[in-house]
Amino acid sequence: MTRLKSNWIIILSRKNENKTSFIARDAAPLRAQAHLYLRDKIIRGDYKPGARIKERELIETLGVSRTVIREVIRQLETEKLITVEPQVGPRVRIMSASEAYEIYLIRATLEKLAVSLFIENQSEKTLKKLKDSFRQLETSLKKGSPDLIIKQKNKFFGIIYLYAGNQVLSGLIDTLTCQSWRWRTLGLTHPNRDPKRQQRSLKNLSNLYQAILQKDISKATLIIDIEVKDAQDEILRLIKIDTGVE
Amino acid sequence: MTRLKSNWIIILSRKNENKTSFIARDAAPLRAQAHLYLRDKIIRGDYKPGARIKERELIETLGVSRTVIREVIRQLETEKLITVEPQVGPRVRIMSASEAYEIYLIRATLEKLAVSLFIENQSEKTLKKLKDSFRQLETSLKKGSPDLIIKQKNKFFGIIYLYAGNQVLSGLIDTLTCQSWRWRTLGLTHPNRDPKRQQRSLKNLSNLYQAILQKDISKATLIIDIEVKDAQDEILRLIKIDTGVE
DNA sequence: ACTTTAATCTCGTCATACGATATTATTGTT
DNA sequence: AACAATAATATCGTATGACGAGATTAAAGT
Repeated sequence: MTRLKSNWIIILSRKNENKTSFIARDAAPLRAQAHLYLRDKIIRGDYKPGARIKERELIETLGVSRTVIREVIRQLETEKLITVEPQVGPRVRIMSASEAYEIYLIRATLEKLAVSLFIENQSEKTLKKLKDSFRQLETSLKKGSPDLIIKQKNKFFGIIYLYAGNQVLSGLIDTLTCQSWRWRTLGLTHPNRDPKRQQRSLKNLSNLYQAILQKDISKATLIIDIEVKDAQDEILRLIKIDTGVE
Repeated sequence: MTRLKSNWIIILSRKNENKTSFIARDAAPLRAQAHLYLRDKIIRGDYKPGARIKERELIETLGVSRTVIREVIRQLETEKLITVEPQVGPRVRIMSASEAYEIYLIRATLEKLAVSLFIENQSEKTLKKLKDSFRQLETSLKKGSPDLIIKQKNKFFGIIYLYAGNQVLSGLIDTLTCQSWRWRTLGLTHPNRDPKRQQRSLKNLSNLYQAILQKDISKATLIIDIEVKDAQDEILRLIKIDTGVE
């Protein structure tokens, strides 16, 4: 476990807090910050799946009390990012291939719903936002880092979800995305990655974008199906190569 | 806040635990039991939406420590069953009509997915289970209590979800169902309930059942759309009558 | 009747403690 | 030396007490 960067210590530690600190307002409870921090670490893969996360370590690293840590752990457990076996403690949840598969299927369904809603509700304003985002994404896909690509992709879809006008749906997709995050990055960064995959992904996105412009719902949903199927296939392929990944 | 019934006190209190008690093993941590208890109370509507839930009360009622209570609260918050405003405390989450509407839309989508999967994976064994459940449900609809009807309905769909072979999907639908539970019971027990609604519901279910037998996916999904639309409409209608419900 | 002030409540966080189980180290035996 | 038995330690689950900060309610004063 690595030490927190200094700014985090400042943010997280209330005891030694300097009143003249830049981060003055403490609107967010400590646990919210700790939660964000840990969640991020897990999603990013800084903690490997299956790795144990001990209360003690967290207490020391974050400089907060056990109360806070335990509440955060409970939260992450409910979010299915970690599992906790009694008397042993939390560990980063291992997602089986089949589970990842299931999640992708559901996400495809929900994303289709979101796109449908977006098309139905679309206005000039929303279209402009989408257009801008798509342009950024296009640039990133050509020369950006994998991390950036993911970010842009999410932003693009984020706009769709936002203007689909269904908050619950957005939240749900977000949750599922977090859970399958590691697989997604695996798909994008793995050395054995199919080089043509990125091409197809760009093509799919472009087509989806076109379909939205044309308000062609059935076409749009079809494209999503194709894209997700592609992602699923690649994940399975990568899993077979990496026998150690589970 | 009403006091716990005696059996709950026995289950929850570890301090005064009699070793010769019938409930000997403590596989489930206290917090799991407390969580179940509270969750149930909220879903059943024993705590009204918007009602405050104070730590202190829970501690006294359940006879557990603040640690446990706080962790449970964090869990319920993550499950979106309660909200917590800082320095004020938890209260039962109020679900707006629009949110209920959103949830129903999503549930419809996911249920369609589940039914499709069920039809694709169906075997004689699964069909038999479904058949049995359907018969029970039919009986309940004719003369059972609203509570029983809901239970049977859930069981029927539960079988579909189970044998759809997608655990994540089951869990998701379950979560959403819990969240909209109060609306659903409102729809079934409200004095202004449309008397024909139950008839249509039975009809829809029967049709859905038939469609599954015929392996007619498109027909099945269409029926689900109809049923959910119906439920949504009724909720809206009830909301308009009960202006006080939010 | 209304504003201001004081008292009280409730939560957020920390610290400490102790039993139970799991894990690891130690010791003893073959 | 390998293995089994035992002891030491780590880690979690739970309980308890404490204190500040903000919210709520009661009291007081105008």
